[in-house]
Amino acid sequence: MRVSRLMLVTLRDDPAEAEIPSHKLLLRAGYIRRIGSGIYAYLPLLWRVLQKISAIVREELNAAGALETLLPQLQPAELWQRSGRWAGYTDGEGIMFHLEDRQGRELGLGPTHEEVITALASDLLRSYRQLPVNLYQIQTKFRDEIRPRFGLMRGREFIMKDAYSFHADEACLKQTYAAMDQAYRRIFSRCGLRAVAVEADSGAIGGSASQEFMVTADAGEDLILASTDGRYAANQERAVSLPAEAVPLPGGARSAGSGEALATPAQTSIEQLCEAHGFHPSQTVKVLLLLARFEDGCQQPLLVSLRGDQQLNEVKLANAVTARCSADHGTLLDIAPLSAEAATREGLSALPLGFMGPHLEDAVLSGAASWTPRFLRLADATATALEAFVCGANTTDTHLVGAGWGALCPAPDSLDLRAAQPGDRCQHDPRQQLEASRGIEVGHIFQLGRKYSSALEATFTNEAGQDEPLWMGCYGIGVSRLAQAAVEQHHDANGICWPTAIAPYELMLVIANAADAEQVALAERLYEQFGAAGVEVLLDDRSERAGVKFKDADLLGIPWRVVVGRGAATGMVELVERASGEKREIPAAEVQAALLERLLPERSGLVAA
RNA sequence: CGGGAUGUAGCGCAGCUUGGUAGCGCACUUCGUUCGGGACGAAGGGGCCGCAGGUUCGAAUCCUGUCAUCCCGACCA
Repeated sequence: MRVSRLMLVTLRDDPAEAEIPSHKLLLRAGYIRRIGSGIYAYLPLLWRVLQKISAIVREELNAAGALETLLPQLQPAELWQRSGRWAGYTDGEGIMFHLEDRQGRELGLGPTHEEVITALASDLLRSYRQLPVNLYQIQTKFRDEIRPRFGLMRGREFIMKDAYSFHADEACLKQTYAAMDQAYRRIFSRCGLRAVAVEADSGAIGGSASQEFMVTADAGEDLILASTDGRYAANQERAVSLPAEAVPLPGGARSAGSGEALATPAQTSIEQLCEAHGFHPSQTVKVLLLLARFEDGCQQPLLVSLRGDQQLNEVKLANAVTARCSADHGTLLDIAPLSAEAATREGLSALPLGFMGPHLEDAVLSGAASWTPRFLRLADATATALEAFVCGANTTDTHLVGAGWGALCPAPDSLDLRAAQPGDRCQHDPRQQLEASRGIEVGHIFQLGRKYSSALEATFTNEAGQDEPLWMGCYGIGVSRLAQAAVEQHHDANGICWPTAIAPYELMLVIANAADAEQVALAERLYEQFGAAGVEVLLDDRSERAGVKFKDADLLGIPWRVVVGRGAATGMVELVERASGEKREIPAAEVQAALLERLLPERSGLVAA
C-alpha cells in the first residue's frame, strides 16, 4: 500500500478529548475517529490491527477445538425475561440498549450472548453424545455504559470475542476452562502483551470460578493485588488476605460485656474517636448502614459491622446480600449508603448516625414507609473475632468501651467483607505481602455452571436416560480494547511501537526525497520485491520532506523501516527497528534477507518480548 | 445519576472581565525557493462563535434554558 493512497491524516497536537497515551496516539496517528460518546470509527489502519488480532484469536481457539459462529445482535426480550436478566439489564442503571419493533415487541441490542446461545443449545444439544461443544464468535457488542471512557477502552459499541462451552458434567467444564486458560495465555503472548491472570469476581454474568486477564499498565482501570512470589494474584474486588493483628483492648476479654458508656461528643468518625481517647482503630467496630434495592421493589436496610481499621469491599457485600435475598426478591439492583435525609423521608425518627453499634434494634425501622422494617445484619470476620471492642452506643455523643459479642447482641455469621489492601499478608504464605499494580482487563473466563441452562431449561439426556441441565462456561476477549491496551503497553515519546504480530503493516519503506528519480526507482523496486516476498509493506511515496515522513513513521509505529535516501546512488539503504531505534546501513541487495531474518520469528509473536 | 470542567475553522487555542459584527499556530489550495528528523516566503479557501430564547441601537462577549463532550465515582471485554 502507498501512503499517498491511505487517507492518512496525522495530528501534530494531542486532541483535547483524550487523556491517556494510547487514546491520544490512536487519534493522532489516524487509527480511530470519535463519532459519538463511546462510539468510534475504526479507520483502515486500525481495522488491519483488529483483523490480525482476530486471526490470532481464531487460530488459537480453532486449535483448542472451538467452532466459530455468528449470533444475532438483535435479541428478543422474551429470551432475557426467561433468564431473569431483562429487568436488571434494562431498568435503572441497566446497560442494554433496547427498543420496540413495529408490532410493539421489545428487543435488546446484544451486550452479551448467554441467552441466545443457551436457547440454541437447548434446541440442538439433546444427548451427552454431542458434548462437549465450544462455540465462539467475533462481533460488535452494544453496552450503554454508565460512563464511556478512554477511547476504545470502554466503548458503548466494541468488538468482542465471546465463546460458550457446553458439557455433560462439571469435570468436563473444568477441562475446557483450563484449555481456554492456556489458549488465552497464548493469544495474549502472541499479540505481544504482558498479561497476568488474576482471580476475579464473576459479577453480573454469574457462575462460580472466574479468572481475568490483565494487561499491566498505569492507565488500567482495575487494581490488581499480587503476592511477591507470584503464586497469588487477584482483582482487588475479589482479593483475600490476612488482616493485621488487632491491638488488644486494655482490660481485654475479662471486661467484655455490654460495655461502659463513654462520652464522645461529635466524634462521629473512627479517626476522631481514636484520636480523642487513644484507641487503636483495630479496637473498634464500625457499623455501616446501607440500603439494598431489589428487582421486585424490596428495599432492605443493611447493618454491616467491620473492624474499625478495615474498609468495606462492596463487591463482596453485594455477593453476600445476593446469596441471602435474591431467591425471594430477584436480582439485586444496587446497594447505597443510607443517609439521614433518606431516613427522614421514610418517616423515621433520627438514627444515631456516627454512633451506631451492632446492637441497633430493628425497632428504629418501625413505621418505615417502603423499607423492610428489619435489618439484614452482616459482619466481617475481623469484627466478629474481637473479644472486647469499642463501638457506638446507639445514642448520640456516646460510645461503649469493652463491649463483647453475646452480651451486647448475638454475633452475625462471620463473612469476608473487607477489602484486601496492598501490604496485607497473604493467605497462602503469611510471609508474603500483597503488592498493587494496575491492569486493563482484556479477557475474562467463567465457569457458569448451570445457572443459565436451568433458567432457560436447556437440558440434555445423560447416559442414564435422564434429562439434566447443561454445564456451561463462557470466555470473553475485548478485541478492540486489546488493540488499545497494546498501544498503552508499547509506545514511546515519538509514537506507537506495535508488536509485529498485530502491526497494521510490517515494514514502512520511506523515500527520503520523492523528487530524486534514483531514490524513487530503487524504492519502487524494493517495494515490488518485499511485496513478492510476502512482507506487508507500506511505501511512503508522498512528496513530503524527509523529516515529516520520519515523524509520521515513528507515530504510526510500523515495527520495521527501510529508508531509501542519499545512499541510493551507491545502492545503500538504511534498516531501522522502530522500538529500539537500532539502525544499519546495508546494500539494497541484502536488505530483504536482513529484514526477513528478524521479521519471520516475530510474526508468530512467540519470541521473548 | 451525583460532583467538576469545556463548547469559537479539520486539530490545538486566543478573544469574553470592560458588548461595536472574529483572530493565531498547525492542516488545506496555488506559486517560488528548499529537500535526512514536523522548512521558508508570497497569495488564497474555509467559521449561522454548540443550539434556543432574552437584555440591548448592537451579543462570541451579559442573562436564562437546553444539548453535546471530557474528567472523578457505580458498570465491564
